Amino acid sequence: MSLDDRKLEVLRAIVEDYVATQEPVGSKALVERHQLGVSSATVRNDMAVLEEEGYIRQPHTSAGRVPTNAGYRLFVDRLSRVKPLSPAERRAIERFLADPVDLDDVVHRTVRLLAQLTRQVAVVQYPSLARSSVRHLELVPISTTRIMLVMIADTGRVEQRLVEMPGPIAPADVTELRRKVNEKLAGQRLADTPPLVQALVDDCSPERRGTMACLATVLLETLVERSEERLMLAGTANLTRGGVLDFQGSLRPVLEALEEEVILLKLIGEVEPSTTRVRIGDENEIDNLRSTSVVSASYGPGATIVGGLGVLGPTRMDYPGNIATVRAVARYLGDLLAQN
Amino acid sequence: MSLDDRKLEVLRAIVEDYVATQEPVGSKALVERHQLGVSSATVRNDMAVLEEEGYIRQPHTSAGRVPTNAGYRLFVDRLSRVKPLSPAERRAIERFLADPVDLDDVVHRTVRLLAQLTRQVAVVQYPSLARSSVRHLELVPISTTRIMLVMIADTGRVEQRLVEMPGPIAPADVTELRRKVNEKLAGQRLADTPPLVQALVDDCSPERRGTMACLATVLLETLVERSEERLMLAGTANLTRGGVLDFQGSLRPVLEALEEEVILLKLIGEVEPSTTRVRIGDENEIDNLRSTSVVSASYGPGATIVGGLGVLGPTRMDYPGNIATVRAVARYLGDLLAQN
DNA sequence: GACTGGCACTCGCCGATCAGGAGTGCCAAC
DNA sequence: GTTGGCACTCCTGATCGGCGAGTGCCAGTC
Repeated sequence: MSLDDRKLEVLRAIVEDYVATQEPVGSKALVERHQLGVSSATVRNDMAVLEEEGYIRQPHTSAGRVPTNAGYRLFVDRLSRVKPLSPAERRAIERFLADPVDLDDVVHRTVRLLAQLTRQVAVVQYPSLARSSVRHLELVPISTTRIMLVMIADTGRVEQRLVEMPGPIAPADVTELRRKVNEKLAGQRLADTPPLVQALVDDCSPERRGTMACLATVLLETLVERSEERLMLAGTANLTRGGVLDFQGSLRPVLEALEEEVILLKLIGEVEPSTTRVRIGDENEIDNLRSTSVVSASYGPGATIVGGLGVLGPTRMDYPGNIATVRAVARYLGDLLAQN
Repeated sequence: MSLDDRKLEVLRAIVEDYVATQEPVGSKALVERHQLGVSSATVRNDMAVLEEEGYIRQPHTSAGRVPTNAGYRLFVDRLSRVKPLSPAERRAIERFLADPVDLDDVVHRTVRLLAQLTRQVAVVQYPSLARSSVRHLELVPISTTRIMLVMIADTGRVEQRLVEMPGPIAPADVTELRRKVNEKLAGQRLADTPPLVQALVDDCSPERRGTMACLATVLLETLVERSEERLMLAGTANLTRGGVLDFQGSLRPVLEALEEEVILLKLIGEVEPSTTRVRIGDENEIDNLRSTSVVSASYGPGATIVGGLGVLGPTRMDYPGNIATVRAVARYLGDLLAQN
């Protein structure tokens, strides 16, 4: 049996009311607060069908109805109208992201902004190295046998790494190495560098070969292999809103999951450009997060992607609002990065 | 009235039992589990005195006793024997801190180690810029009017900042600026740099004055004025151990406080070298943390201080254990930094 | 056929009540 | 100063009944 318009309207009303009040919603309350144009008895019949179809359920006999994950899903896919940001929110975003000092600052501000606007836990990934290009490589002699390698990416990320050389190395050699490395690698996407780095070693004069090989190893290791993703978290305190009712009684597993960067990266990764992805309840692959929902998006200058961001909260969350906010923040962040 | 040895022994037993069981401890249970050599009636008398003096209290009439903050304080100051680390713990520390890749890695590992060993929330501050010296300043041209300023400190911290120049700047000028800046500033403690930077500007040839002034502004701003401290947090999930009983019913305020870097810095700052500081309950100045205790220490190569670290948990915590762990980790971390 | 008012029924919630038990304070005796 | 004993307190957990929100169903109406 397919659901007619009114039943969908009832579902929407249930979701909205439940999200707002956090209490099971009954047929009587529904007709009072929404102009459905029918009596509570009719709504009850509709509810029975919706329950039959698995979109809502009763916590116990003779209690109101609560949306199921399937209900939220339907709501998000077909029922929620896009909620435009309020001017105040727009202003907040612009003010918050104005005049950042450096990349850390940008990410820091963004994540706090996101947490504040959505009142959920916010996650922002730093621009991914894998998706960055080399802007410049700097070699700074620290001692006669040690060089600090500093890589500056076009996304603003700066990575450094200490390189232990096999033997003493003259300042002139450092200059030469720097020139060569930059000549070859500057402007290249990090993902494309491995063969180029290898070529660098091969092209080297025998007496410099050892040093260069050493440098190359660290280069590859740092920039590509353990291409570490970084991210920032904010708003964990928001998990405690609404008592311990959400999250089936315990914050524990959620907090634990939030400590694992790998998990977080998975959560906010792999989203098509300019879209928003919503994972509801056990659509999350992580067991500890079966009681949460995640709204995530990708960001980057223009239509490219350099990283992801998102918010996490109870399945009982304001999806339209959060989706709008996440999308807007992602776009602002992309624009901001494009400016540099 | 002063407390005789047995009363102190009773207090210690109460603290130890309460920390272990998280339940008010009664006179009967005490004599059973500790060899006090007296009857429960005697212990009851002692308890009455201890309560009189404010070291323990009853949650309600006819319940066991619970230590007060004053009781914990006395316990920490006079009653707790130093608990040496187990070989397993030592090994864990050594394994955890072996072969770090860079400073981020060091801090990251340290904070997770601390959280894991103490089963509390751990905080580790990055080496403070204010206490670092300049090892090298690098100027990397990004475009004709933009330079990226990279500062490498002796503590391993690397800070970068984009400098917008008043006009186009030639590569030769960059080289010259770099030479001058390093000549003057390398090896200097950051705190001492402001007059030196000013001198740099004054010494400049008029045609380079503008550029140098611009650079100087950013230098001062980045390195000294908004000398930003960074830190890392781990183990927030540990707050949920022991139900919501600790923290007077709500994690909320605690989680909120943990989001404020300023607060965290205050918590773990200002500790004498080679000592450990313990703040119990409302000895903390932060209202949100009145229900928590903090064990903190400073670290640095040798006897110097470059940063702080610590753990935070319920007042009902294993003080001797946590003190030992914090101290040990601080020392290992200091040694590790000394090696570089 | 869809909607509505009415009504009996279910069942969680809340407060009251009560027994059990852990723990105390006090006192007399040693 | 210490101890055994005893009356007392009061928290905990279980039980119970009334209340009320909410439902499902049915007969009647448009």
